[in-house]
Amino acid sequence: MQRPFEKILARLRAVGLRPTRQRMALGRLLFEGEDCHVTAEGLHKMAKAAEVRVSLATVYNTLHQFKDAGLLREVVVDPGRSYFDTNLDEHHHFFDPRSGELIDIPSEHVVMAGLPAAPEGTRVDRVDVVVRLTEA
Amino acid sequence: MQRPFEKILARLRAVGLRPTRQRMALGRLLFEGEDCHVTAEGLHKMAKAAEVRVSLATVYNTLHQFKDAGLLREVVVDPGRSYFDTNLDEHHHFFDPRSGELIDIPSEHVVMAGLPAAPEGTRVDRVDVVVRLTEA
DNA sequence: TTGATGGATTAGAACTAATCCAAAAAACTT
DNA sequence: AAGTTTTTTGGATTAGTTCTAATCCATCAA
Repeated sequence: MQRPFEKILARLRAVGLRPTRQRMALGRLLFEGEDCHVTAEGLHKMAKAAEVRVSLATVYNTLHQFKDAGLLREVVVDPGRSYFDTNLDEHHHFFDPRSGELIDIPSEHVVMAGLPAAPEGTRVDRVDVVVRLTEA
Repeated sequence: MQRPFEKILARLRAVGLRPTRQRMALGRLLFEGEDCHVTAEGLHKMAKAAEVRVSLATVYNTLHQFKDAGLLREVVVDPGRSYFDTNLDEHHHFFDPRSGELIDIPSEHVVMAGLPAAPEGTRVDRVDVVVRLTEA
């Protein structure tokens, strides 16, 4: 790609977020390359490794802004840390608590049926399936 | 029941936990009556309301010991708080983030199929399904 | 019983992930 | 470039949880 910033730039513009240096850099780390799962701490380390100077507070702000803008999904698997997922397709996860690693399960072939209706006054926001792994 | 302590006592003995005053009291709050979902903070308040003097540290210890002993299940729905569930049957949950309330979904009629095999070197510990609710 | 022993409880300190804050910097507008 | 608004930042703060070290108590042996 001749102008590697273009894609991220367009993405930020599309959701109405100013393309600041930090958001561009974090956006590139998140969205260039394969789908990925990150924690705030993890992304902060990635940024550091990539020689991008960003404060942890900004990493948190950015992750939440991206999530609110629909660029990321938050995945709850661990009481005590939040994971963010760049894969926006409907899908589920393997979670290995030993490594803290998340692995996507495409929902293509997964079938779920028989869930009861949502209680009065509520509707289903989404269904999260987490397959917890353990040793061997 | 003539001796309301007997049941809890037997339960603690069965898993090799000493029947201390605190464990007995918390056990009664958890296991007498309907299935329930509690947070550490919540159980601590329940204990206070029931005139049982227990420190928060002991509530945490006890919840984890009960979990490790298989008397409770931990449910991860909220980054930042742990819920414990007295219902040990295979089942799933509705979660309403507004109220923080968990509702059991008996897994009887829920069918799930098509999950891929666990990655090399791991096996499935369990499958958690959380149906996240939102406003009407 | 009584005393010894090792697990259990406690208050408070420490820790971790996350959020808040006020000041400084950067991005837009004109 | 000047002025306005948004963003970033480091440090302080918070919430939930775990740790620590002193004390307490359930159990067991005598």
